[in-house]
Amino acid sequence: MALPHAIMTALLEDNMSGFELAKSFDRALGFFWRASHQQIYQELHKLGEKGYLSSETVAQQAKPSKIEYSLTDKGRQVLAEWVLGESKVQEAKDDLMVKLYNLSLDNVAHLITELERRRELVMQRLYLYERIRRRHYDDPEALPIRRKGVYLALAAGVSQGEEFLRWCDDALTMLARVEALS
Amino acid sequence: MALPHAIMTALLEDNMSGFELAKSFDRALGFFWRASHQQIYQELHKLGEKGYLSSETVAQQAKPSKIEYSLTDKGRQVLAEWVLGESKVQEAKDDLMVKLYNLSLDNVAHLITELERRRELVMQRLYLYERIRRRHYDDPEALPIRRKGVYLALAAGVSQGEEFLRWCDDALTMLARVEALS
DNA sequence: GCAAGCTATGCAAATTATTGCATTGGGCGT
DNA sequence: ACGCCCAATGCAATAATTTGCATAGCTTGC
Repeated sequence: MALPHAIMTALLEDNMSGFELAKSFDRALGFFWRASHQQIYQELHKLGEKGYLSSETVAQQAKPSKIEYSLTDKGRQVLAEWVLGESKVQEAKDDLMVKLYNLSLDNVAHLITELERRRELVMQRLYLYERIRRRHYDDPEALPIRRKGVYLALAAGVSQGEEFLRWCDDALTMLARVEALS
Repeated sequence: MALPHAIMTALLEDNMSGFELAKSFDRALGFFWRASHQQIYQELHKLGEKGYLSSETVAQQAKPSKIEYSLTDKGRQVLAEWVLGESKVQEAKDDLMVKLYNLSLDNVAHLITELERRRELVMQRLYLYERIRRRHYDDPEALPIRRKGVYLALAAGVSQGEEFLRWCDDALTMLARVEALS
């Protein structure tokens, strides 16, 4: 399980509260790791107890105060060691693909709709990432080393997304021909 | 959760035992849904109790006997209804990408090794899928309708895999240059 | 001054998935 | 005859994740 490490990674450069972490997991890092706010808050407590994070209550104007977490030296060390360990192969899970195995005249129309919806979602996310990449990672070779890693991860997300869109268009074309039969 | 539906989908055309299902989840369908044998056996019991599957003990020569499951009409109906429902967006999780966010001179070498290992894994799976596609799905337009869906899923897997390999090569090139600095 | 709505944090229960065994039957090698 | 490996099925405990609340501050509009 890499949730604690994903959280620590998110805190490498910016101190954040649980709420802010949850939002950032819906964005950049979330392309590779997804977590709900409940999971995050719970994990923050655990990481605090272990001494990997320190926390500080910060008052805000016009908002309730938040608890901002930052990586301790111990946390940094543990994270660095984790990186050197073995990665587990990722587990893919996708309803839509399973549903495609069930393609029939009864459900083509519905699957087309779902594919279009998914296409839209991926396109939005892709647009966001492309913007981040253009903005902050335009000249990858010039980046400091850690940022090069972030760039590569981002590039992976972008290229996977673009490939998905291409596939999606092909699939929609084929499904449209199937639908025409009914 | 789509595990029960993934299992039923796998049983659409072929009757299988839990052991065979577990293997098939390591292969074709497993590109989109992964499950351990424990999960599968347990789910098979549940699906049996609900009347979605029927089972039959089959004796084998040179092997212990197996319990072969087949979809009942009720199961088929439930599956068909499930397809018409909403799909949840997939959840991506990948250690390696999180690790890339931690890129440093201390871990480049290790990340290169891990990327190469991952590349190898993807390539093997890709090879398998390409072979299946060439063998059974060479002329997609000529396939019966359900098979067209399977073809599309397979095509998604193949194109994602190929894109990953391209990204991987770029990433390895970049990491090699980083490593040269140390 | 009250409802609606966003920020912010959290608990508890239920569901899903993983990890670590355990068992039975038979083949194969020595 | 013994140990080892593979096929096949399963249980139990733990870990991870989701679902469904609950609470509290502070703002804005009515």
